[in-house]
Amino acid sequence: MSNRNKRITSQQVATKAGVSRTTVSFVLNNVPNANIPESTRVKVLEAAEELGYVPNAAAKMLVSGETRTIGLVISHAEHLAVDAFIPQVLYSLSKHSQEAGYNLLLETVRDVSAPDAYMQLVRGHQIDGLVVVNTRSDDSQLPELVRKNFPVVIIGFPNWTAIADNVHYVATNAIESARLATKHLLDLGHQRIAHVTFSPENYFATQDRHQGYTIALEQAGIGYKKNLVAYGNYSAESGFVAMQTLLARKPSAVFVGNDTVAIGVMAAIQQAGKRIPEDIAIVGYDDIPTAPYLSPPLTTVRVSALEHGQKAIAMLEKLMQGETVLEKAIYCQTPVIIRDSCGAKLHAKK
Amino acid sequence: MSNRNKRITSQQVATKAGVSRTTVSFVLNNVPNANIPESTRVKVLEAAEELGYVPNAAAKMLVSGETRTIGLVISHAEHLAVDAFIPQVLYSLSKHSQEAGYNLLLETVRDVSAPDAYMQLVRGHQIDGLVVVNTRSDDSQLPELVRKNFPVVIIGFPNWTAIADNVHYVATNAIESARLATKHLLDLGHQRIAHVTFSPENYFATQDRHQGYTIALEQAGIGYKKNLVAYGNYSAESGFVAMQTLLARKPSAVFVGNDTVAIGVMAAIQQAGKRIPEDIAIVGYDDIPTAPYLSPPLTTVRVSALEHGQKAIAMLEKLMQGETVLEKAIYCQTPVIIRDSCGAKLHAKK
DNA sequence: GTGAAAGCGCTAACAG
DNA sequence: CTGTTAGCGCTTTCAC
Repeated sequence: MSNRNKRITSQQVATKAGVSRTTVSFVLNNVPNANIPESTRVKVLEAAEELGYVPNAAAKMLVSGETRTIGLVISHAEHLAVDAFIPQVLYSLSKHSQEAGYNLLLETVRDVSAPDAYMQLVRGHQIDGLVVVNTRSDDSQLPELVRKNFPVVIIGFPNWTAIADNVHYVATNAIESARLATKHLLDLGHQRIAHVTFSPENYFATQDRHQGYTIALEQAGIGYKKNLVAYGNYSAESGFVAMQTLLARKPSAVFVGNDTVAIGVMAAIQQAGKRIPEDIAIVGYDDIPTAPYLSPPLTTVRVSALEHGQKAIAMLEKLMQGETVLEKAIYCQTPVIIRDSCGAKLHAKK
Repeated sequence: MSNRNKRITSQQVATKAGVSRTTVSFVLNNVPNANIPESTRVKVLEAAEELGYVPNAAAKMLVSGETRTIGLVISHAEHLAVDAFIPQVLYSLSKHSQEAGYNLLLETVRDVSAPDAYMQLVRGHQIDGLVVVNTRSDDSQLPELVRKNFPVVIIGFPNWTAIADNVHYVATNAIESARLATKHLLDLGHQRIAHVTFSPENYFATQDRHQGYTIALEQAGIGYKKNLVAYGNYSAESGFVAMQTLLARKPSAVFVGNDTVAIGVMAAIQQAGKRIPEDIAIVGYDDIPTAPYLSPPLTTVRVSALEHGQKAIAMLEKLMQGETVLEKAIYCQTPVIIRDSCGAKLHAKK
């Protein structure tokens, strides 16, 4: 491992610059009250530059107790591969953590496998903070971490209500936005509105969107029909399958829990020879980048993945610096973006 | 930072177990010839368990010189947010590095920003190896790293031919697969075949696919027409824009450089009132998970992102262990998956 | 079989 | 203002 040979240490820089390691450390770290004469400063800087010196990260971590890295936990990571929303969050997280001077360590958790794998990272002092996407209801470690004041920010709504007042998170009001999306369909005159979730029943986010759908129905005085609800599982494929079942129940519209699943739903409808939105109207959720280019362009609830990531990092940064963040919950706006799949435009023409 | 308080060190485990730190280290690391009596072993293990001991990663790194983490460099990271292929690679990489016992450190590089940001990671001994996705032609650091025998595996074809015989990579034969995709259209009787690339002209992968397209045309005795080629930029939106221009040139088919861009291309065609594949046939590239659920289902070149990731990690692992890997290039298969957008099924019926 | 001691590269009191 | 020194927590010879 040639990585090993040419270790350039601060000692070498010191020797080359004709000073001690302390001075090198002071100069390179811009220690406030060191008061190093400009001439020495320059000498050190030049020596470091010429040698291509980069401080050994491990040594720095060991002594400082800081790792300057953020752990990113993605549960149900298999969804990363099929869904278009999570990658956007990931991008945003990466961008902003980098800008804040932190590295991002990716920890993916698959289905049943040890949900506490990330605990190793924090126990081993390998990360300074944690961002969690897709909280799992069965994860007992996370609440514990929060209780111990380890810096954690959750993306999405953490429904362990027991400790909800202690955890920091960036989320959307999913119930309300799902209600609005459903109401949009209701306002268009639909009575038989189906719902395809984006993930299994035991996911929090699924429950919230489902609840919003239910409330909208209630408020419109329409009874909830269990057989108009089917469960997806992040992929377009799951939406396709779910919709095939639903087709027999003859809905006139369907509210889909996310856009990727909606792609499958639309395919099922179209392959059954029905038109969107004339025969069946669709509203999705997320507003993934391809949503405007589907046929027809998808009406959907916009959730800004980029905003989620940015806000999460900003919050986590404060937490890692030991600040007390009073505003523990940040909610992002979720406007309904009207395109063609809901039929609102046709409706308007009439 | 409560992370700090309850540091449990090997010393504490040693004390609790009534042995020395050396013994603890031996037991916990399963040192071969330590010959520790079972009774002591158990005592140590129990003490460690009870205390919830996890070795300090930094200290371990410092002394061992190993970080057990892999750096993942994604250039043009903004594409992560819009394209469906890279996330799949990412998922696979994460999965397999985890299985191999490595952490994944994500380093995204945006457009013009310092392309050598990842060099800090290797110079600072923060990673043991590197996986690079989306190699940039203007990246001079990478060849240097390879020359110095730092473990690097590239996903995609690295066209710095100068050092091509020294670098390890997992790729596909893009020229050949693009040729085959185009030929498929040619075999269906198309004469005016357009091409929309998935990224700007100066990207290697773009050039390869473009070249495959050109060769297929040549072999069919059809002249290359520059105005039948337009450039996309990863997103569906860019495909939409590109195709709008191309529409005026009246192609009867188009080969698109990737599926996400193809979504935009299809939208442009359909919004212009033309049918796919009857009026214009489409072949994509990548076979993203939603490809079968587009309308119409997309005929495309299948590139297994999962395979790429898995092979890359396997290769890198050997490299990091100091093994000499003779098979420096691994090529993955890229079959053309026939669905509806190319019109082959219609054709067959005639 | 187990412990003492050295040292990985760095930072930060504390002297000088 | 700069150098000496003492660890951070761990692994690993080398003695006992």
